[in-house]
Amino acid sequence: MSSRLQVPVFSLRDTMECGQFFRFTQVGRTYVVQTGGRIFALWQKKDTLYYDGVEEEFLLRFLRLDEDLGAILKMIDRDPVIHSAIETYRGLRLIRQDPWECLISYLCSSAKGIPHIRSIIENLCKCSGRKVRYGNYVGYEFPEPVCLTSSRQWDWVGAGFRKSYLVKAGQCIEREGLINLKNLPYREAREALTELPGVGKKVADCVLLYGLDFLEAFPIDTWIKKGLQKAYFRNRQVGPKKMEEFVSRHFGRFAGYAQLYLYHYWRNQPIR
DNA sequence: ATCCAGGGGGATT
DNA sequence: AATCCCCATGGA
Repeated sequence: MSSRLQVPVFSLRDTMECGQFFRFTQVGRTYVVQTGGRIFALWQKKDTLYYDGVEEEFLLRFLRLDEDLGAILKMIDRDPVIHSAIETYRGLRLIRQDPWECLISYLCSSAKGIPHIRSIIENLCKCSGRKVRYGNYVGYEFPEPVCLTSSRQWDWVGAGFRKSYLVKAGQCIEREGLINLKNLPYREAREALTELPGVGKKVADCVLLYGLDFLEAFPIDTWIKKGLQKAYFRNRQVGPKKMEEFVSRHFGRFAGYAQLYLYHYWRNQPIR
């Protein structure tokens, strides 16, 4: 029934639960994962990843198992703080998300906790009206852009003031245009994304890092900001510009991985 | 640069 | 049950 894969530097648990990705449900030791119109199951024992309902080819890309994480971690391991985060969570990987799904997810994320983000996204998926099943578990496909523009009842979605962002994104964006941002330099792709209402630097960087393969993107939210201040700036106030310059210079072209590790690390052992 | 509305769930009391 | 807290964005 299920297939298996050897995964040397990989932690399914940390990869799922670090807050980068929202569409999964934990059922015992199994994660039922949804993305786009897919629904499949993953579980891990030691260095073996078991999967069901998905092709290996997709999974390798989705979980970035085609990437030499060990080599990347060596490159970002620049100081005792990041070193400790890497030691604690080695195997945490970026998930390569669908760009459109990623944009909508992070538009929903502004000033929200993870449970509510998940609930908004699930409600949006119900708008697509297309059911998917894995065993007893029933979900819905992620809606296409045009699906969000039509006049519908938005109240029950619970998106609040993000509603207008979502409608606008549905009107402006086609998958093609979003994917083409990959061909631009990081700065330009970021400029283009922040043209959209509701997309500031933080949300743009999330879309660039999680959806568009810009591994130098380093999303700075309040957790990261507090942590960076404490760890690298002796608790001094420091402007967003200086902070961006620092992480870019300090961590280099794989800064996004550093952000992933630091975020997970600081969220799980609060900054004093 | 700085301040703050705005929205709804979670934590706290 | 009531109140406080949280927070990315955007506009003043």
